[in-house]
Amino acid sequence: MPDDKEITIYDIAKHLNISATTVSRGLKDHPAINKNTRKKIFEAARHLGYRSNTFASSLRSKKTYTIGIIVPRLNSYFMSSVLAGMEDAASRENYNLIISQSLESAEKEVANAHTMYNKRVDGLLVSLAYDTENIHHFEAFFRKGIPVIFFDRVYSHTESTSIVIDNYAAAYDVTKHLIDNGCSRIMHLGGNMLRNVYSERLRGYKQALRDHKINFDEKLVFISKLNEEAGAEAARTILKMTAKQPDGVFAANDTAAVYCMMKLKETGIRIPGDIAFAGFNNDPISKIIEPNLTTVNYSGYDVGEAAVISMINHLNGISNVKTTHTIILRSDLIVRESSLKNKSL
Amino acid sequence: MPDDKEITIYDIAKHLNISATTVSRGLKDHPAINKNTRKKIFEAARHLGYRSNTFASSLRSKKTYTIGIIVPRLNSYFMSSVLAGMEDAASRENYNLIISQSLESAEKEVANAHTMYNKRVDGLLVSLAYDTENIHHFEAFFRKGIPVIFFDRVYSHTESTSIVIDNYAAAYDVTKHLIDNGCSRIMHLGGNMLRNVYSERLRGYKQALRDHKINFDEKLVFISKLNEEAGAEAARTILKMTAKQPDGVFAANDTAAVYCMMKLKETGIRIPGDIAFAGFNNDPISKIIEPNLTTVNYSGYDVGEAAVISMINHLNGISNVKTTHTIILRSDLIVRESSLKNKSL
DNA sequence: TTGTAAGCGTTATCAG
DNA sequence: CTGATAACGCTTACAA
Repeated sequence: MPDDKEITIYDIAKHLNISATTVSRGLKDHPAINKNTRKKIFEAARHLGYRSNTFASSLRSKKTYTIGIIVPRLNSYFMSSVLAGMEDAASRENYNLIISQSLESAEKEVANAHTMYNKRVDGLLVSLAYDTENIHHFEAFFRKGIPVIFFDRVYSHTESTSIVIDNYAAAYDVTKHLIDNGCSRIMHLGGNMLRNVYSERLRGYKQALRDHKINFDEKLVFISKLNEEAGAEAARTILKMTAKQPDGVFAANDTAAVYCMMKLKETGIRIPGDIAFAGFNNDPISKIIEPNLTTVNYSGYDVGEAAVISMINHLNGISNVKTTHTIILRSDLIVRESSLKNKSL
Repeated sequence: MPDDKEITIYDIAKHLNISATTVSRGLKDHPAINKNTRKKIFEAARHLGYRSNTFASSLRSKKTYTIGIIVPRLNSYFMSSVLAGMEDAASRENYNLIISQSLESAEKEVANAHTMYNKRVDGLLVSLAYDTENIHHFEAFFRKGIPVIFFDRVYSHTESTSIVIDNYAAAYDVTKHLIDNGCSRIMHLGGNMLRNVYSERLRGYKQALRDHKINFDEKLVFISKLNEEAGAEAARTILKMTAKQPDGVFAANDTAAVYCMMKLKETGIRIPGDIAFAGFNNDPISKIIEPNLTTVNYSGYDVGEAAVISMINHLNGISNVKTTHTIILRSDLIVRESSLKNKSL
């Protein structure tokens, strides 16, 4: 049978002939406690093998030191980097993470939000599902004053902070880069316009065209889920465009770009010679595909870290999610061969 | 100011003129409760906006419904699939996950184990860091009878179950496949022999050589961390072997294989013509590299799911981590162009 | 089938 | 700087 006596602050108190209150205070560096007793308390705690009971503590203090996370999917390179950053930042501050995935479904996201609410997270970090149309399911949090911070796939709202990159500017730069490299018919592989990341990228794309006197052509926008299959499908669409095929493709993520490239390469189309390519995310596959894919790099790790830090600051009253509207992180255009039509490199 | 009154079982009790005990029982489908009162209780609960307080519950019942997870890294495709599987299985059973990463450091792993212990997880799921040498840091769990299950990177131990694939057999098959395709000097890119996954893969490799009357050559084993840099380094090593270069490479993961291939291709070496390649994991990059990489597929999702299910079964007394020693999941050799020297396809 | 009452281990409040 | 005491909201003997 395993040993089973849990040591409590009362055991420590008895051991030292002081009160449990003092032990409680000593353990959490209360200012009004004698340095010496504090030291004794810690020694006794270590010696007796004490571990604090978070449940009793949460029950009483109403703080859980837990942050809820809702993401579309766990298994993408970007999102796992985000989580790595979150975990790092949270563990530094002794916060826990409860993680759930919406699997890109608004319905599941609603269920997850309820679960998080019932788990009494101190705050919630959300990146929205592909087809979420509103954020009613977070109302309960707003009403209770539980902070909600959106990251990457955000929703503009007066009660919450957003953590994003400047998708508009990044897309503008990508498109301009393609134009500078001799593209004049650029196709855009985009995602659901409900999501800021995709609508902003489309907007940046359009503006760059406009600024370079290129007419926007509806037919050159291909909206999809941006997965492997969608990339291949985009390629098939391009191949069917016998009349005036695009001479460049800007995809809103690397997966779609890469799978589109692979399909086109099979048919003998040369990249970037015939069609130049650029993606978004700097996924590991962008460095493997030949030619290597021009893309936009932004650190998932940094996004995750920023989200958690900003949440904890808010919880500590250092900042406020209502006043801080948006935090914009850096992103960089990474130029690789796939977009260099004029092989000047 | 946000609304702040939390509804408790007492509120429901008062509302219905019954006792809190009955409410508590009704809420959790206690057998000895009138169907009708049960229904009333649920209605009142919904109506009043009740949410149960897990802390009070855990405090009293000593169950946390939380499973701790320690993994080397969050941001690899394999591990994020594992987590996805775990999250799915856990949420089906209303369990929480607390996730932490050791960042491949034994030291951090020890710290994480302590944290998990203090968080009072009901059970612990672990995949070991690259250089962990012993598992003393889990002793506290064994002593308290808290189940520990290892997955993927496991440690054989009488007190715990392991969830793995048959790395030996898979490596044997890969090596045999390379031999069957005309390789006779096969290099192995391996990892730390402390880790079962790498030692078993080496063992399978050796046995396959032996069974085909090929002498094992120490010089053809390249041990590394199997990351991008290590792959490139392995390529440099191969290029230096002017005398008798290998005609095949079996890497213990896809990253090392792919980065090695890329470096070799730069120098004009043809794959699989000059050197055939095989990896391990079926990472997304294995489908992008040209030629596509032969590899071993095994589902991270399934591993994660199996680990959580087996943990929960144990916690429910359905199975026992001490008696179930090992659970072996399926893996498959995926043959792609990189290993097909005799282009018979 | 339902109720009473005693905790679970902590922290907040008030008092000294 | 320290202490007594009362919650926090739930579960569980025990009793009815």
